[in-house]
Amino acid sequence: MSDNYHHGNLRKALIDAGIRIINESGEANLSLRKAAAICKVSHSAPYAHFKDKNELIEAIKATVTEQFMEELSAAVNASSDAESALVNMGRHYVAFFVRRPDYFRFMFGSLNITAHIRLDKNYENDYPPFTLLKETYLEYLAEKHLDKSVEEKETELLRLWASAHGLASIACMSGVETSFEWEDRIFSDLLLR
Amino acid sequence: MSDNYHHGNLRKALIDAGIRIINESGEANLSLRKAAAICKVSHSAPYAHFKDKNELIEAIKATVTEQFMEELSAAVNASSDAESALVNMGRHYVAFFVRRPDYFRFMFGSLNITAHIRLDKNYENDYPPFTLLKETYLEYLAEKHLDKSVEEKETELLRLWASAHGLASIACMSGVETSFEWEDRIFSDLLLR
DNA sequence: ACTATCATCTTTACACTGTCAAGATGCTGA
DNA sequence: TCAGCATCTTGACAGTGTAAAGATGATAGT
Repeated sequence: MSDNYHHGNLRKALIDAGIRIINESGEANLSLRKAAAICKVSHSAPYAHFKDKNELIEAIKATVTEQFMEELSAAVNASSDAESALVNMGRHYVAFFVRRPDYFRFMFGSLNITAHIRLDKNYENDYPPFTLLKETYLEYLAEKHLDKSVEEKETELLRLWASAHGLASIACMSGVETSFEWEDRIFSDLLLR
Repeated sequence: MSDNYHHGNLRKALIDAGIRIINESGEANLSLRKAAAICKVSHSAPYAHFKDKNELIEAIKATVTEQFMEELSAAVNASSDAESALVNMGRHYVAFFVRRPDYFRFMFGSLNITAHIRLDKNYENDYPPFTLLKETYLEYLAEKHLDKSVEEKETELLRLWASAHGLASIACMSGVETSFEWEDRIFSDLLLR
C-alpha cells in the first residue's frame, strides 16, 4: 500500500478527519462524506482505503486505543513499583476518558445518567490495555511474593479491570465527579487484602 | 395525551417496535421509518409523539431501564438479608445484560474486544438502579452495625457500582465469559473487608 | 346539534447518507 | 512504450431524518 499518490496519505488523513469530527461534534455527525470533504476529496474516494464506513470506524478505534495505550504505558513506566503502577494505571484508565468523554462515548457508547454518591446530602436521585494490566498485576504478585490460587488471581484481575472500566464509564456518562483522590482510594483498597 | 385515537396507542407501539428492531437486528438498523412501518403508519406519524429520533431512543432507554429495575428489585426482594441482596443485585446487574448484549450495546454503546483472564493458559492476547444500590448498601451497613466514615462509604458505594457496571460492560463486549460463580466471588470479596 | 379546536396522521418534498458502477488519472514495472 | 493497477471522480440509487401543508376525526363549548 503506497503512502504517496494523489493525496499523499488519504487513509491517515481520513482517520484524523474522523477523530476531529468526533471531538468537535460527536460520533453522530461522523460521515464518510464529511471526512472526505475535510480531506478535499470526492465522496467515493474513501472506498479505495476502507471497504465500509465501519472499517473507517474500526481504524479510528484502533488509533484511539493506541493513544490510550501510550498514556497507560507512561503511567506504568513512571511508577517505582508494581503496586503503585497498578494504582497509576487505574488513575489514567479513568482520566484518559474523563478528559475527552466523547472518546469514551465513541469507543464504548453513550448514555447520560445522573447519579450522586454523596451520602451527606439529600440528592434525588486482543485488547492491549488489558494485556498491560495483566502483566502489571503479575509483576505485582511476584514483587510481593503473594501466594494465591489461579482462581483468586483471575478473580482479582477481572475485578481490577471491571473497576477501572466501570469507573471510567460512570465518570463519562453520569454526573458523578471523580478525582485522582477517589481513584487512588478505590484501586489501593482493591489490592489491600 | 389521549391514549386512544386512530391507531390506539402509537407512542407505545413505536417504542415496542423500536425494541423489537434492536433485538432482531441491532441499533444500527433502528430507524423512525421502519418503526413507523411496523406500526402500519406513515413515516411522519411518529412526529406527533416524538420531537426527534432521539426522543424515541430516550423513550426506549427509559423502557429498558424499567425492565432492568424490575429484575434488580426482584433480586433484592428475594434476598434474606441486605448483604446477600447486594451480591444478588450485582449478579443480576450483570446477568440482565449478558442475556441480551444488544441491550447493553444500545444502552451504553458498543465495542467488541477480545481478552482472556485465564492465567493457566497462554492466550494472546437520576438513575434508579443506582438509587436501589445505594439504599441496599445503606441497609447493609445498618444491618451489620458497621461504623464507617462518610468518605469510606462513598468510596465503597462507588466501587460496588463501578464493579457491577464494568463487569457487565466487559461481559457484553469482550470474549470474557462470566458466571454467577465469579460474580458472587467478586461482589462478596468487595464487601468482606 | 353545530362548530371551532386540536391532536393525530398522511402526503409531499428536500438534503444528506452509504454504497455501487463506470470511468478517468497517473504511478510502476516489464 | 505500454500494460496493469491503485487511486480518485462522476453519476446514480435507495434509505434516512425532518419540515411543511393538508386531511381526519374526537372533543368541548355554545
